[in-house]
Amino acid sequence: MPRKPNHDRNELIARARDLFWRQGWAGTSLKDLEAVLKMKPGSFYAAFGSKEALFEIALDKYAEDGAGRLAELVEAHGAMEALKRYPGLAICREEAPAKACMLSKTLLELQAHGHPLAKRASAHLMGMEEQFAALFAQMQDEGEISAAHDPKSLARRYQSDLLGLRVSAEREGIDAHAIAREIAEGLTRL
Amino acid sequence: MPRKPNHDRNELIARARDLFWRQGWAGTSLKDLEAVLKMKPGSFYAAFGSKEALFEIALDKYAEDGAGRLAELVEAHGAMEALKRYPGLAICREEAPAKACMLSKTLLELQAHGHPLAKRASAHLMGMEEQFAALFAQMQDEGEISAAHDPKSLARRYQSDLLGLRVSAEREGIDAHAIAREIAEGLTRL
DNA sequence: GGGTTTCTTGAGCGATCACTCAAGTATATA
DNA sequence: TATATACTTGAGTGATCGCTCAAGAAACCC
Repeated sequence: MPRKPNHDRNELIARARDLFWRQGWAGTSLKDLEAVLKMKPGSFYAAFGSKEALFEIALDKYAEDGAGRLAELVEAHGAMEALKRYPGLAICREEAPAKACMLSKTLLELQAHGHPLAKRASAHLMGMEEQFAALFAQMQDEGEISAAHDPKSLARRYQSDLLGLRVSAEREGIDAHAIAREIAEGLTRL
Repeated sequence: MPRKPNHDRNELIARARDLFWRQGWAGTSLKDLEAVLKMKPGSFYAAFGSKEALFEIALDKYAEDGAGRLAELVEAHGAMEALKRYPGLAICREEAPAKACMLSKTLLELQAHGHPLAKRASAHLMGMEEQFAALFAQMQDEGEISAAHDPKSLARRYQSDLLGLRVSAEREGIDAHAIAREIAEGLTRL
């Protein structure tokens, strides 16, 4: 009885995420979305409900994919090497629509108005930090780094450095890879 | 012959800067500005020309004040102590409308659309970095820190750490002062 | 093929956006 | 006091915002 949708929903979400990531919340109009998704308003609202609902889905996908990439790195190279490589990878993916982190961009743009999406971005940042903390704790358990510092403190600092790196990478005339190398190098001193 | 303006222009610019700083470019409507500046549209446009023109003035004031505060710190405590104190001060001023840096917020929000204000924010960031670099160079000349690293590299990293700190300070549940202390401590290892 | 169901279309909704301008008001000089 | 010169006012501009919905098109069942 039913008629199939013309588009692949996952692909649509990925394209929307890239647009939101690059242009931010207010910087992305429904006209922009209609153009990128090749959907008319009616289809858009039937599929996603609202601009805000789609942004939320896109934000979740962004966070999920980021966590997935880190997990893959850990799987392939172990915790220390993964944490060393992650900063460089975060700013070098040329298919990425922006260097800066979508979570921090969303937080900075919408936090002042108390927008729910800012809270969600904040929660995802906390999730990433817990993932980092778990890795630092694991490395301490295995004696790979000193147990002098609290894993949560290490994660907090690593996350902060990462956010700074990714803001810097957005600037022109800045050798962000040099910063990424320094962050990685800093891990060896633990 | 002429009639004096009702308001102090510098005070108006400061209030506009705080509002733009907190809410960003798109997040600040003319209605918001009219309320905060207590001006009707006609007066606003007679005084400033446009929303964009006022934002530019506010951004310049922000950068100028930031550079001034750093210079005062250097005057009072010397280069090293100033760089150590600056991160903590950047996130503790309770009268500030936001923890994050207005330059980076503007850059992240407007860069994707190639907006002139993003370029201006980027230029101001570069100005700050040069100020940092001059201080690092001065400390090397005076033998206060090792000459092993390029002052420009040190400034780039310091700036990146500062931007990360100030994004982190915007989050809830993060002890940003702990990060600030770690950044300051890192300077002693140079 | 007929009937049912879902998806797609696009004109158009009210609200808000940044902004304008003619008229009114207050302050200066003459 | 009369006049000139700002400055202030606020209704109203066209454009764009996110979004709706009635109508048409396409894919499934029998």
